[in-house]
Amino acid sequence: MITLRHLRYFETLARTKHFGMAADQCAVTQPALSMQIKELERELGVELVERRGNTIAVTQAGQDIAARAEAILSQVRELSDYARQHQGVLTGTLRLGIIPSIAPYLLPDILTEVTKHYPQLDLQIRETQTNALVEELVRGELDAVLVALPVESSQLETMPLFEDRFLIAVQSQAAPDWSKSDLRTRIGQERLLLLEEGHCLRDQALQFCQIANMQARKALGAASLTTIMQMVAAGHGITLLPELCAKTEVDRKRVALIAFPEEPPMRIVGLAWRRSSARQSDFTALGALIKSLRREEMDTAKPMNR
Amino acid sequence: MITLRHLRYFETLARTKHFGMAADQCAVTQPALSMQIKELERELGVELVERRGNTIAVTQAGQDIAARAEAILSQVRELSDYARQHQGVLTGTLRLGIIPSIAPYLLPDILTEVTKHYPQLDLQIRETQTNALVEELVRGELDAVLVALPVESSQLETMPLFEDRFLIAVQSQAAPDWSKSDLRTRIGQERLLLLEEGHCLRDQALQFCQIANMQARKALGAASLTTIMQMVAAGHGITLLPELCAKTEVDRKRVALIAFPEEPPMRIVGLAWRRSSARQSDFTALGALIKSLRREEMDTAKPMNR
DNA sequence: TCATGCGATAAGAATATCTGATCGCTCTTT
DNA sequence: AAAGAGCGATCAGATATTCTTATCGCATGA
Repeated sequence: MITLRHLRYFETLARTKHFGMAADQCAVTQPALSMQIKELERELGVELVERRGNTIAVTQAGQDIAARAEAILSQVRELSDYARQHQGVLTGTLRLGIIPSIAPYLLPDILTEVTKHYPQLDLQIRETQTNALVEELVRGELDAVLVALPVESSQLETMPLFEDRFLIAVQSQAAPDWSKSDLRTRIGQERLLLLEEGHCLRDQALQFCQIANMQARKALGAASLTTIMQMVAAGHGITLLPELCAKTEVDRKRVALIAFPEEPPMRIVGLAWRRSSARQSDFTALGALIKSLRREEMDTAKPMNR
Repeated sequence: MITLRHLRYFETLARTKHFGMAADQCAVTQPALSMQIKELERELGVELVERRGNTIAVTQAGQDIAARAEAILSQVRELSDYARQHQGVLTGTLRLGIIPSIAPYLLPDILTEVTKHYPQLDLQIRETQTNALVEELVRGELDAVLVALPVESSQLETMPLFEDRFLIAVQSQAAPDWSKSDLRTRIGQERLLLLEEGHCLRDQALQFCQIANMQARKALGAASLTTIMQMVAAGHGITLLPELCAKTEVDRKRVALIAFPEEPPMRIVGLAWRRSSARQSDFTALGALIKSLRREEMDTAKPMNR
């Protein structure tokens, strides 16, 4: 008789193509996983993986069956999510992924609000780049992600939350030197500091500054906005900084922020989740919560210097 | 952690609405099932059934979850079926339902052929009326059914195998009295013997003899064609007999068969299976086998008396 | 040739699950 | 109103499944 345990183990194995790793991910020892796989093979009467010495290969049948297993597991997750809905909104565990250019600036407030309004919710956070988040989301390892839209996947549904305008951050001494009239040409002439490969913020900035800014492309990317802002403060370059990050990252004495006078470039921050998820109302509630946070923030914000 | 066992037990419980019966169907004792249900409820955090004294009611959430469980279980079955395909055609276990007006006449030959050509196949037979068969088929308790087409269900796929013409069976003494010219009017005047409620053969005959044959409607239905043919032989009435059954059921000395000269009424015998089943090739092979049987039969058949 | 990494195997421990006996409740019968 | 039957819950002990730890054998690559 097939069990979900069989499918869980095998799906992981098909993904990792490695008994040891799969076992780790399933939080069991390798022999335990090996045995379950062997039993599943006996049960189905099909060889699922070819063991050839040091490496393994998932057979054709194995791949098809892994795909089916994945579908089944995801339906089970949905059943589980659906049941949770009956307990009320935003209860139980919710695994939320957030990109690094949002997490530090929004997460503390989110957590505050969540503990205040939804004390029953156990919010588990994963912080990494969009690509990894989306992959994990689709695979069902996350319930929702907070990223810059759009995300490309037919399996996902998204909800825009707020617009986050980009500002130009320059060393304060250099600020008077920036006339607003030709901001865009001016950017092309400066050394543009960016995050390392893989950060969506980097891509957005590059896309905006289509002007092939060779210096920026050559420069090794920084690992965090904090690093970048320190460099800006020291006069080593400029950067495009999302408004969201300004309050935290900007030392007003050393860095000046310049707003675009019209049609400012921006990113749209939004929530994404599996279209098939049964926790729609959780996501709506979470989205509303974040939106309201942002609105408060905007109201209390001091006028930008420019 | 949810298991398939939870879902299997609960799906059965939701269907039977009775712990004891569900336990029986799952081949465990009632406490075992009770415990699993309780655990599933704890796991999901939702009350699935209301225990009110002597009866139980499946809650709304329970019904929704049962539906999801059913879908999951059916996907698991498909995975299993799919795997079996990789072992070759017509191997393993195949649960086949056959209606009573076909089984006795076709099954022996089917079994002979199967053991000859597909010794690996373990064919499990269930014989009952169309309605029950279709229900069990949809529920996944059967893999295929051999019935008179059409069957009404969007979930099923069908394959016509052969036409089975109806003949009129009358006591031999009465035979000369039947002139072929006005067969249909003549039928209306006779006492028409039919199987009991629920047999498709009964409905087909009634439908053909739209002439509201009140005698037939009043008569208690017989439980088997054998009973009916004995009554025909004794001169207690006539019946519509499928050609398929003629060889076995007709005592040529006592019963005469009259064929319709043109556009004979008939039933179409065919195979049906779940559209979602992954054993298409098994069904095609089984269908071909039955077709070939029937063809042989027709070739060796003696000319009908009339 | 030896070291390393990987999966298989075996024995015993830990869990999960089931059975059988029994309880308490409700509804029906008398 | 009392007795009985039917149903699900509960409990203790038996059983079966699954896991861990320790170890092996086989490939691959230094």
